[in-house]
Amino acid sequence: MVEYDPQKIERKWQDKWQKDKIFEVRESKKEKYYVLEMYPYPSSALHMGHLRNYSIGDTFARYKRMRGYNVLYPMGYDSFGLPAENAAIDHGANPEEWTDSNIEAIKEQQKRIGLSYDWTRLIYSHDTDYYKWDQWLFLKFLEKGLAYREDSYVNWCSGCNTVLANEQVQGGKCWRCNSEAEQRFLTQWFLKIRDYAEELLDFTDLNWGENVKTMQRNWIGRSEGAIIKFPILGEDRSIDIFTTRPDTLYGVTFMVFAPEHPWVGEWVKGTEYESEFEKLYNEVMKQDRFVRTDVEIEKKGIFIGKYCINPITKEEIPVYIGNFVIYEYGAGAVMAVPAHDQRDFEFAKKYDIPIRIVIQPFDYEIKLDKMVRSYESDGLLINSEEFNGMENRTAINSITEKLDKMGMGYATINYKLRDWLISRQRYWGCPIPIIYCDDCGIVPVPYQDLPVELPKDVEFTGKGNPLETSESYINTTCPKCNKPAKRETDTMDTFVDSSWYFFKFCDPHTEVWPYRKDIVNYWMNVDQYIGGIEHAVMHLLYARFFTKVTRDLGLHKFDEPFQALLTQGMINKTHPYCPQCDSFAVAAEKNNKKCKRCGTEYILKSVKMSKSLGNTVDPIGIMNDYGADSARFFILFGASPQSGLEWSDEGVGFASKFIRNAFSLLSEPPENIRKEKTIRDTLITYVLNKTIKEVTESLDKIAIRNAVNSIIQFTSEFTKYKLESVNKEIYEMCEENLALLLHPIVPHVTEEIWELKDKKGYISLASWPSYDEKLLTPDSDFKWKLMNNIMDDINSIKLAMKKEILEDISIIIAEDWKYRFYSLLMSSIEKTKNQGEIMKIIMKEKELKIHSKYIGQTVGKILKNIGKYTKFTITPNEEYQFFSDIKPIIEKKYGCPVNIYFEGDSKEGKAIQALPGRPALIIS
RNA sequence: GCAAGGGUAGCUAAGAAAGGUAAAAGCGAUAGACUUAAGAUCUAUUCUCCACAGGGAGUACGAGGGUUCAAAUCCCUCCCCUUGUACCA
Repeated sequence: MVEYDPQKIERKWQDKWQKDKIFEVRESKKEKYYVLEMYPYPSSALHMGHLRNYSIGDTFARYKRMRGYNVLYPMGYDSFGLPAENAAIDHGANPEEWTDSNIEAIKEQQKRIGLSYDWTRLIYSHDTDYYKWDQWLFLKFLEKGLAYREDSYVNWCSGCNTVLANEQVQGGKCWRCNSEAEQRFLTQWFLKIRDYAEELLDFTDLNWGENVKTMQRNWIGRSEGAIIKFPILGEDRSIDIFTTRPDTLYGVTFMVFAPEHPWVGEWVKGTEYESEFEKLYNEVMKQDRFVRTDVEIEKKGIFIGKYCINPITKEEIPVYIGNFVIYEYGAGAVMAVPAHDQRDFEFAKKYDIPIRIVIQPFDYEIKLDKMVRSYESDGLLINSEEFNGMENRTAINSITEKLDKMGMGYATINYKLRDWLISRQRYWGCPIPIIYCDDCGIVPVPYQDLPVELPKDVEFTGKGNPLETSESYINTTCPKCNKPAKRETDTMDTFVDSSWYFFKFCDPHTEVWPYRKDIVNYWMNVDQYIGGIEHAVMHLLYARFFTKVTRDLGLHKFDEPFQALLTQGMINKTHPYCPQCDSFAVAAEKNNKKCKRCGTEYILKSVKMSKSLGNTVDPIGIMNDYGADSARFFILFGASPQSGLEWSDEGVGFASKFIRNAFSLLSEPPENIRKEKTIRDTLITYVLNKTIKEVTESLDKIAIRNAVNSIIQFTSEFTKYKLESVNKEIYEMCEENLALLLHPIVPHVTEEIWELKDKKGYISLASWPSYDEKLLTPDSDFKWKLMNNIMDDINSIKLAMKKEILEDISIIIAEDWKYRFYSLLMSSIEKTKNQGEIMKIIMKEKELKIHSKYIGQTVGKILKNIGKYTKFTITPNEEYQFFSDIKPIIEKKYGCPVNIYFEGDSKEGKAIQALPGRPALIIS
């Protein structure tokens, strides 16, 4: 007996794979396949989500490799970002050393999983050879007019004198010093993703889930409407607002600006409205931004003493500010039509602003004094001068055209999507290659001066942007005029790094270009991208945007980066939860029985694994205990890739047990070998072919759990087959194919078996098994089920008899006329489920009429449980032959003689129960 | 709030586009075989109740309605959970 030692085997094969460089790939004539997992942040410890992501990716990559593709399967690290900077602030760590050591740690852990990466292609964002090209791309964006500067709000902590990320604002306060977070304007860099909004809405030919496509469509939020110019009374400028309802223009009775709109501050300064404005402004700035746009929330606003002019009626209309208007969307102001917009209606009622009806429903009339809510549906225009009587849908275009002629508006398309703010006032990111010169203004760093490297002489105090503490960095000379100048201290959003890394993997070590066009054109685009659903919108949208811009720069020929997308679910685990306080126990309290605050007894509730709750399970622990193959098998069988996964330790035990059994099944020789072929060989061959088909089709769809399930079932059948007695040739075929099917899931143990069986080369490089479609006939399927059903029936009777040991089993095959009746019944059921009609059809046959009583009863029985009866049948003689063939199997299993009769030859009363595919049984 | 996804037996989980078997598979549990024992393995059972012949009745796929001969599956309402929400990645 060969011992299964996962640790030894896994180390051995990982070393061999590396030594023989079997996963390193080059461009070739073979068809390529690019499998990619989302660029991971290199946190020091591997977690279950990683294990799952990589196990899915590696299984799929290995499968595609066995299918004969030239598979590109690389790994790299999204290594810029806040955590390194926080480590520097909190424990004085050097961000670069800290990040490098994290990468080393996670790389070692990844290697233990047995992932078939081409490690020579490793890249990481904080490598100057990588971020140099971030900067290069930024300059290209700038040249194309796709990068610009504009003022925008940030969360600001005056205590730390620094910008706060949203996650650093907790309950409206700074997470570090607990000061109140404020909103502050800064001039920052943006990328014009809106220029590509229309193209980003096109998902033609992409093999993505509808859910992700819908989320992106909603995020982009295209809406057709018009820009309407409302001149500001007493000023030269006008506010250009966007509306989808120009048909209601005659009903505009006021304007509402977002309180944070910069003009508002100017207008109220030094007026009687200033103090009231300040009050509302501060209140709104603290209000949760989700709450602000809630339709249920109380509308608050004030008049600010300013007027606009309705461009079409020339009326002066008052300007208000309101909490429900958001600066980021549209112009940061809306035209208010209280009669036809519920939000405006409530606002108008509250502040006693006039309401003017401009649309009347087709079939009834609304009256101003009886209105309790706005009328938002369609109708005919009134109070709208020459447009009176027009249907409002038509009026949308007509009014817009009129505005256009007047030069006061035009039809346009608006997007909810905002341009991408890439400026970060942080150290640990890619520097934006810009120099500010007093004389020359904003000057891009010349291409030959790239990369602009992050300086080392910085201080991490938690106050301000650390880059500003580096004199050597800030002070430079202007590339144009050579006078002293200052560097931009903003760095780029890390989403920039992850927006083009998939190109770099194709050609990681080139120095002249970010990547060479012909090489990228061979490998791209990514055939299968795998990652968490949490990236459905931002990362995936930014990467698509970059792909389109770099295409327009002539860097490659692709419109889309990711041809197919798999979004995996999250991993949850039960954790103590207090229903009273509606909160989970924190890590320190997780062993308590009762809630610390209210004394309520904890119940267990499922929640996603997180460090803060301490309900994480370390995959390294599992790999130490059971081996990487078990860990992979467990995580892949636990749930389908897309669905969430509930953690349970028991599954791990099963995974390990299964692999041990599979190992001995495949490594130990069978005891009973026979020369001749029997029905058993035919049946196991059928099941094997069926399994190969199922596993192949499942893996094509990355339905890995289904594939594993089929393999488990085949393994169980194969084990039984081996215990009975085997034909050598059939046995070896099953053995080899099972190893091949298992390989993508559990690569190490299958390599070991491959070697034990003296097979040539690596199983990792072997070909995927094929199946013979000709063997998968309804006839084989019927016989396979017939065998299993007869066993089930014998078991049921045995149980009802309460008999432990059986003495004799008789199998009685139905008479010929029953086959005629049965096939007639099955074809009639296709047409009708009505028993009377079915009986009429059957009773037309003279031969059957004499059995009318029996047929009546049987039809009733079968109709009750349609699904229980097979449509396919074989002839009585074939059935007789089949049972004669499997007779030894039944005799062996139940330890008693088995006899087979035709119904006509049997004197038993129960023989009448026999039906096609369901023989009568007499057991004693 | 908005957007997307989900809720199936003690547990994990398939089934849902094409409505038709109390609903695959695995775990766990129970009983038996093997074993000195444990473990491993094998066999059977596992929604409830009844039945000493493969059966019958009831209840059931988050809750409540509806469509249909027939609903986990189609439609409506509600509840709960997860993810994202633009400076975490």
